[in-house]
Amino acid sequence: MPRELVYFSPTLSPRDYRRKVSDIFSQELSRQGLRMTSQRRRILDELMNAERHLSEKEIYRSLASSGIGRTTVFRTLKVLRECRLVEQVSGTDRPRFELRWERPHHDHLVCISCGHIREVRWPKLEAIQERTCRKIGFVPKWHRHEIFGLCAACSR
Amino acid sequence: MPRELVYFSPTLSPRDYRRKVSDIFSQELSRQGLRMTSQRRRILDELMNAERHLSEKEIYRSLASSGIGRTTVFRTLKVLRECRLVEQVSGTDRPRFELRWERPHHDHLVCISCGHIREVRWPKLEAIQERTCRKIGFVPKWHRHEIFGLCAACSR
DNA sequence: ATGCCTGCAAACGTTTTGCACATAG
DNA sequence: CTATGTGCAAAACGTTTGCAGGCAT
Repeated sequence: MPRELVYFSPTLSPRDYRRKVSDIFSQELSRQGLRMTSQRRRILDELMNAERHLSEKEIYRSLASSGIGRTTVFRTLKVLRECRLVEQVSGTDRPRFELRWERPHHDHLVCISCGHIREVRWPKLEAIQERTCRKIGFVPKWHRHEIFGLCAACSR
Repeated sequence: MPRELVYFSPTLSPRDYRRKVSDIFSQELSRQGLRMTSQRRRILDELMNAERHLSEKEIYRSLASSGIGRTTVFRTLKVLRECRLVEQVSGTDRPRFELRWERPHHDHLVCISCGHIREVRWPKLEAIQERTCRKIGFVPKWHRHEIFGLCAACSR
């Protein structure tokens, strides 16, 4: 069973933040009898250094030159999802992968013109959701909330 | 450019409802210089008669016996999406297709155990979304809101 | 040393495309 | 009649799996 989702304090420095996420990955792996490898480390780094949410293809293209195979990217993303460190979200086109340990949960505004993804936090929405789910006996595990449209720049 | 999304009054009888959706499809097609065919009619019928949201595979399996090819199902679903009559949503496994003209917009509670999809209407959520989007200049076109978890039956 | 991990290639399932024929308008 | 639509087969992708060798522990 995966550990509980815990958020970092925003006071963590970028360096410490990366170290911490890396440590959690190692711990999760050994807890499951799995091993930390250079490939897994690199794929996680790639996700941590990215500005946007990456697709499998983008990760592969960045790392292929260092000899990492496509299969490994797929398999590592699967492991990261099982560790609840990464979440799969649906972009305009292909699935994309997002680190869950970065910031509190947020939803996405996806621009259908330029592809830009903006993150929004909606605590009020989350509260309403939780209440409704409780009322009808649905036990929510995670959710995906994406609004597609035109960003401010593209709508002019 | 696609027409605006309009909802039917719930007082429409099932028969009239079907006729109306069909008519809208024909109009949309001719507006774009495309043609209504028996295959397209059947695929739309299949979606209108379904209880659940169907996948491409399910539609194909139902209609293959009447000689409709897989390619045609894919192409018709694409046309239906472009006409804004059908929306593609992500099930637990494969993409599923949902008629947009059936009822007011709703969100989905997807059970990760039995796969059941329950629909919820959240006008309050929609209002909050709209307000936020307006504030930051984002023009929303459509959205996808799916909560994954355990339905009442499976959570016991 | 053992057992998990990796990369390759091959298998698989889904979606798209090229082409000749059919058909709606 | 003409341009669009259809079905087939093949191609093109995305993703998974089997296997021989590599490496973390």
